[in-house]
Amino acid sequence: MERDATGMTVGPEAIRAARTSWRRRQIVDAATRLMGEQGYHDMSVSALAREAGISVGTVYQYLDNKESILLAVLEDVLDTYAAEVPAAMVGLVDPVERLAAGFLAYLDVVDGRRAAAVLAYRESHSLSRAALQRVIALEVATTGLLVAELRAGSATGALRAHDAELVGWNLTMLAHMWALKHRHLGAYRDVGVYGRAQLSTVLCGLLADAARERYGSFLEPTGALPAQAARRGGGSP
Amino acid sequence: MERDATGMTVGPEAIRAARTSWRRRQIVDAATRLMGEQGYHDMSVSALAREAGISVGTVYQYLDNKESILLAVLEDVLDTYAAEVPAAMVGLVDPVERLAAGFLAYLDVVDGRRAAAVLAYRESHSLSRAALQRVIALEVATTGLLVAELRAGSATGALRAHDAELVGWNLTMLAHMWALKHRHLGAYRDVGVYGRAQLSTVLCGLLADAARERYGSFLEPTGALPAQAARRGGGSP
DNA sequence: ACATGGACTGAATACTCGTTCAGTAGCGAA
DNA sequence: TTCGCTACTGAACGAGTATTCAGTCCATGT
Repeated sequence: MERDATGMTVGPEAIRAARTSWRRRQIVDAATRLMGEQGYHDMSVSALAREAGISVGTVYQYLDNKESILLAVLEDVLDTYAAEVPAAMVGLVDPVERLAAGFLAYLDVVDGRRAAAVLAYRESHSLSRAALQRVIALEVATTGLLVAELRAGSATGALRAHDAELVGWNLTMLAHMWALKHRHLGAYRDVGVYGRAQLSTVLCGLLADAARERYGSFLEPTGALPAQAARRGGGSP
Repeated sequence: MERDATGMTVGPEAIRAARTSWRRRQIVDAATRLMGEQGYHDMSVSALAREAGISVGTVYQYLDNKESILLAVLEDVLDTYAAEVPAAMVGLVDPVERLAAGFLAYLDVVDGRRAAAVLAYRESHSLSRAALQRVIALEVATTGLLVAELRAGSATGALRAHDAELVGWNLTMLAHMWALKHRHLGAYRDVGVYGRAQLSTVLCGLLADAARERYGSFLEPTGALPAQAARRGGGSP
């Protein structure tokens, strides 16, 4: 493969590769938008083509069939989780701090693409068995990053004995909850506040007594909010 | 309306009412089964009729259209929540005990109808706005039962200050998690164990220091399990 | 100027599925 | 037996959609 002075590949096949990824992004972005509004089944391929500003035929030039459009959309979000969570933990060594940073990063991705996060729950049953396995593997991998920190925290004694696997899935679930139950969480005006509230709820039951003071900043960091939220929140449907 | 000696209504219109509810149950049960396997969109009305052992026309005699089949299925589960949760709390007066009983009852319903519990997440976007409002109202009402006990617990001083609304939704979410993430929770062989584990996780961060001893039975009631589960659980996808 | 080939188009194809309704079956009353 | 009525049936209809492919367009090389 030819390369230019900066190491970028050049030549016809590089052009093709660039066009392919540009087209796929066009399609995935449009599909994410439409599926978020209408769902997978109610999004017709011609509507997708229109939204993406291309023709139906072109969609089929870059993706095999409708199911693979869905898979591409789901992988796109899950890949973002898998990239952002470790990125947020880089440079931190303390397990509890790494856990907190990872969780908040996960939550940020969910917040940035709430519709897409919901799609993983709504539509993954429409995938073939093989595609579903891919999606599940990605989900397990990301949760695994949190589980590892929980185990490390237990090892250093900062965290009480607990089932890291279970608590890891709880954290994942609470992050997804921001998308799944967003309508009911109106009292929390932004993700940051929600994230710190949930982190404190979880860590409060998890931190060893000896470590409580050290990580006090994670516990009720916004002492005023819960009461405020409780007063505001009438659970408007 | 005519009634017999035991107060049951009799006569032609009672027969009709009985037949209607029998047929609706037939249809809802068959639909729950099929939608659990294939999803709402991939379940054809003729397949539903076949599964229920009746003809297509009969389905339309008892339900207006396909969407109302979905609504009937979702309402069926949500009504069960709304019935079982208060039933489990009857006779208990202590808010923490009532909370625990309500949560475990909720979880039992989820466990008994896991497929249907998942449907509420998967398919409710296919409902009309009005039907969606009904479903949401039922969900809010049931979570409200837990929220009320959380508030009561705060009032008696058994629970630390917290946002009852948020923790209520967390509990709801953790109950749904048993259905949504069931594949990842294999280490917990039955709902009871899972329920007590989650209850202890939540209460551990929620109980006021003064109340910890009193409700010790809820905290790590199966001290051995977490470690066991952690050892078993490889997160098989 | 012309030829070549890849990218793109969108009408045509070949379905499936929700819904209806003319007709059948069964049953109690006269 | 015959009538009347209700519950039930399932073929037929119409709307809609995933996928294909014959043809157009355009950038490039000769």
